[in-house]
Amino acid sequence: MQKSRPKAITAAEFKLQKDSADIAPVPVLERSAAQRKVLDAALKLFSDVGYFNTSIPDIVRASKVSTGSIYHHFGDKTGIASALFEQITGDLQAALDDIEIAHITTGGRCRAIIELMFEITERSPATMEFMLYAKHKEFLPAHAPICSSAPMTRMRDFVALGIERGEIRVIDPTIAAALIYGPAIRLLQLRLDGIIERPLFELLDELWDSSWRSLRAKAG
Amino acid sequence: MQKSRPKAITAAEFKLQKDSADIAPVPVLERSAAQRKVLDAALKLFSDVGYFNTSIPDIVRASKVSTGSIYHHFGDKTGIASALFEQITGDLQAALDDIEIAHITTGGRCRAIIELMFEITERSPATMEFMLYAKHKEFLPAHAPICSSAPMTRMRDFVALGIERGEIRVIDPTIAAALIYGPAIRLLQLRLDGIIERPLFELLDELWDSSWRSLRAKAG
DNA sequence: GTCTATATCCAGATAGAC
DNA sequence: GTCTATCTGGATATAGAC
Repeated sequence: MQKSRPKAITAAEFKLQKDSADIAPVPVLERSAAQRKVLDAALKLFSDVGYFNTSIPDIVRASKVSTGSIYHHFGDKTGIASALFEQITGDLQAALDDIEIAHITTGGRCRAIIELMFEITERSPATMEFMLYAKHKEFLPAHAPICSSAPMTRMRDFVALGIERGEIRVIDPTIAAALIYGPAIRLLQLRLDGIIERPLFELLDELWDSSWRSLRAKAG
Repeated sequence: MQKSRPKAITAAEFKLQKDSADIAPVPVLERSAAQRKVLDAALKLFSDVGYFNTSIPDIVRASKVSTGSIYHHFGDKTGIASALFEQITGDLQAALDDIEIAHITTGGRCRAIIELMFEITERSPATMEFMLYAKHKEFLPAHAPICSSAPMTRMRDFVALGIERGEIRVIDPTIAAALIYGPAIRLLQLRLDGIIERPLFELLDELWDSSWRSLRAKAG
């Protein structure tokens, strides 16, 4: 079972890369070196074998941080998942802020969001897998479903605004959001599952043309 | 955390309902009463709290079948998940057969498939959840990823055929399939997560018009 | 804050009578 | 085929020195 998918980068690296582009970074979750080691190892393990197939001893081995330290920092095992969740959704929020500023049209924003999702998938599949498959009911009892998380509602809000503004034709906003993001999410799942072998970027233009064609108000 | 979603029917009932419409049913996985009780209980528990949060003693309590009998029939815990997987994908295959016969046009077939997915979601959310979230890596090691399962490839084949036939405009078949099924799957996930409160059927026409509009070759 | 050693519990799985 | 009683390993989590 060889994986021919791109080498994962860690959540920490993904965040770093983002920050380096910022002039005045938003107050960010500060993490000690040990905490980062644990989160990096955990993200990789959760992605490779799943949350429940990952034991604390596994994380101890992979992170080279002791059991005691892990419990000191994260309280319990779900604390690790929570910390990852907050890290990732926080980064995503920041990225959406950037997109909102950099693009004024709804079409531009939605396309940039899809590009962002593709980019995360290619650069850090483990991060995308965590977002897609983080089942609140199973190991994030303190959190709402990922579909109602801040970044997701934000994405829907962009679409709803586009309808108000008349950039998108009159249509149920929920359906519009599904038409915009649904195909992209589907492709990215197929990519993560190894069904698609090409980098997602190669599919972006054709995907976007078709998605947007069915929704834009007139010419756009 | 009140769930206002439709009452679940069991996989067994879903299959039964299907069979009752058949004249000459395909050879089907025969299951004893005890086996059905176990599978019904397990499907519900897996959906409610997740596979890993469900213990064998939980299933014993819910199914009123003893530990010994469960192991006798299913070998081990993954055997229960496997049996569910085969049951559900088998039923789905049969339903796709019916659709292939009942509809000749690609548009008709794809629309019927989406309708089927919506119907399963409404009638047996647990079944749909199992299909969507059954992570082969985590608890179905013997199975390929769900995306490459027979029903899923079949769905993509319908689309590819539509392109060959000239019913769908010339476009990458993978993208075409994502454009057709992606929005529907997205809506159904939102429904399962409680974000959408209306039955999916009410969204079908508007969804389909938009999806198909971006793909049909000319007028359709 | 970090570590090792250890306690406790309960999961998955088996044995063997009926 | 079904059941009860039981084994055993390894998981989460803690204690307490440094």
